Amino acid sequence: MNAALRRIAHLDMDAFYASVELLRYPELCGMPVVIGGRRTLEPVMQGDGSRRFARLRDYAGRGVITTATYEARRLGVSSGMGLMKAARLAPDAILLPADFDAYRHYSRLFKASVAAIAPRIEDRGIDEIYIDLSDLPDDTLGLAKRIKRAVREATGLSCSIGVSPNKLLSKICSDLDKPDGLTILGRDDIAHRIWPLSVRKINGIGPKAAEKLASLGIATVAELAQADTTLLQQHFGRSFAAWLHAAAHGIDDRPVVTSSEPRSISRETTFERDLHPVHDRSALSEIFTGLCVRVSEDLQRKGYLGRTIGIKLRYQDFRTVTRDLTLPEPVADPAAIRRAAGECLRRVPLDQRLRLLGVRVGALSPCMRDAPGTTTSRQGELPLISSTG
DNA sequence: GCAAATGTCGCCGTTTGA
DNA sequence: CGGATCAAACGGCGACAT
Repeated sequence: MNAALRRIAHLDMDAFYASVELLRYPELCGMPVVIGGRRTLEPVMQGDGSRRFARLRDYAGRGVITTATYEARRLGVSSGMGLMKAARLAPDAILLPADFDAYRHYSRLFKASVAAIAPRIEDRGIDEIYIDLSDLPDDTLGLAKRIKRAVREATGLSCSIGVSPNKLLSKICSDLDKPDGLTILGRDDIAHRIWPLSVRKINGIGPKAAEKLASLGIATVAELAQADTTLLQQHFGRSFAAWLHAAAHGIDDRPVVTSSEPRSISRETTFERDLHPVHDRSALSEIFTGLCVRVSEDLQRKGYLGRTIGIKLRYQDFRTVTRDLTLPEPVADPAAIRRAAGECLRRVPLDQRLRLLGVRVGALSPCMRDAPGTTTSRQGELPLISSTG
């Protein structure tokens, strides 16, 4: 329709998990706080009515930082960093466990508040969305300000918004003025505002591609925009090279996708210590079955069957392997998943200690479920080929 | 002795069926 | 009958994202 003059917003909640925690523990405002760790201790109430919080220095384990407040980031820690490493940089920073139920709650609140103003929303995870403003009558700046106010009123949280003619540019510019930012970018601003940035700011250029570009003397978007297309093609292939070139020129025609179905559902876990396939066989087996049960529960809760069962292993040396198996019929029950996952497991070398195990179900099809509470089950009606021998 | 959990997508080699 | 070929499915893997 209006493909030529779209107005696309990208909204990103500021330090989302940490900010939600600060609503609960306002006394932490202004302090370096990080979220992460599986067995991080909840704060405990003390005799004088104040709370005692865990510090990064108290942490032992293999967790990573999920979110850090801006105060913590100033001390050099950032999301994805191992907590043990972060503890060396900021031992006094407060450490809180993640509370996904709370984050999901606030996620729903902020998305609903945006939807009341602009309903064409693409979900991009728990803390960000794209919004297609094209068909709304209002002026862009007024709209963006209204959305920011609505989010704050609904949640008490701040967000950053970028608005531009497409998703690529909006994603970049929502980040330009964080936190509590608002950046509106037109085609004429690309050279001035986008080209000086690192190619890493382009969503889709990760560490590998950036490294390869660097080796070609390309570090900024401007350099990428100017790069010889033949050279790019030689190193990245036709399709990726064309995309790189378009991206550097701010060209992106992807629509805002307002609904989608999941492609796979998975569960994985990193062990507290690396487990030996033989010595820790029973522990591994229990974990493995537990993952299958949890994936099965997820499938049934969400109303899906899956036909492709897969496993993921991470070895002591951090190498990762996957195996999968496609069944003749989609399944959701834990036994069928466990059986197929077990078959996958036999195809993988087990000569080294393991650090992680995961189970995934893909090739999903929706399944009509009975109302919760009924016990009707079709599982087991058809005898499955059993190769447990 | 650093490196979570969950999910999507694209590419490539192989298999399979026509 | 053998070969060429083509598409679709599958399986593995890597890159990237939040």
